Amino acid sequence: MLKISEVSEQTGLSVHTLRFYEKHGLINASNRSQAGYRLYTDADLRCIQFVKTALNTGFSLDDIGQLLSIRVDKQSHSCQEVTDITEKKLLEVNAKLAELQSMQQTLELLLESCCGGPENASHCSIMEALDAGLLKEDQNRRGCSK
Amino acid sequence: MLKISEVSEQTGLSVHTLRFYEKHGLINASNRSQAGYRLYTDADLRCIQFVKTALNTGFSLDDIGQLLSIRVDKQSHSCQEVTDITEKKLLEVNAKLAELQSMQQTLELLLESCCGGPENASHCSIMEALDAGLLKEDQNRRGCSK
DNA sequence: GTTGACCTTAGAGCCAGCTCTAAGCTTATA
DNA sequence: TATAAGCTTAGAGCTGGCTCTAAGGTCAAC
Repeated sequence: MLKISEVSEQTGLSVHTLRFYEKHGLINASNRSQAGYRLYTDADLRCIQFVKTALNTGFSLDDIGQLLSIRVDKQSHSCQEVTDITEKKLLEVNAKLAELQSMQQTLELLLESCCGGPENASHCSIMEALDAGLLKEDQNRRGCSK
Repeated sequence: MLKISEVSEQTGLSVHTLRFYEKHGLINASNRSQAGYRLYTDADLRCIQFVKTALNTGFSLDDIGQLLSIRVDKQSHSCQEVTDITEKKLLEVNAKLAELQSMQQTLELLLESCCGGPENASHCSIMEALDAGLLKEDQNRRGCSK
């Protein structure tokens, strides 16, 4: 049975975070000492690792709450429930990816268009593109082109 | 000269958001009516569009504050300052992209490994993978494989 | 002259996921 | 037995980008 600081060391989560997860119903110390100290079992540790893994995979604390409630009584839940949560998350991740890829492309175009040099920014292609709503096709033909 | 609600309509930003940006030093109404109402010029509108475009490109309000201070006095700033801000943002976007791509891959692998059917989750491959920290190479050979 | 839409300000609230503080009890070490 | 480290709780604070509220002034239409 481990105390909270020992669990913190083993998992890399701060004691604050462990208590925060507990407050939100994700994890629990199975036992308490006479003084009220949390005492974690191996099963508790595995639960905490599950939470860590799910977080790394992109699941929100809310999602993880659902996954954990399936985990404690797998018999009463179907694979479909699990894939539903996973698919929903994948859709979110894909949407965010598309947004970021568009930003990446725009930022790369901006950087390509500008000299990046010590000359003053009066004709900076990046500033011009942002002024024009990025719409200008000919942004490379003017300003501080490379 | 437009009132704030008219600017809101034209830009798609709420009046709350416009006042919020002003409070944070991003935009300004060049004039006020006798009653204290904000009155925006065309130049003000262009500035607001600049902010919108920069936001869409991924810049934070802080970044945009810097870009705007360059914008109002381009002579005193260099292209390099602009590309520095842009490159920093691109690095952030790339980091976030890498993280999301890893999540995407993991989520896709999880979905591939699970039947997603109505059977109970006792041997669900997704639950097993999350339990095992995703490390198991043989997750497809066991559980509720497709 | 009154209704109702619009404007003003300062400041609070929201989201997620922590992170920290205060006040007090327990435990280990000297 | 004293000190320090570690534990407990409830609850506040943080980030970023809004979003809303309260309390009150303004303006156009009927």
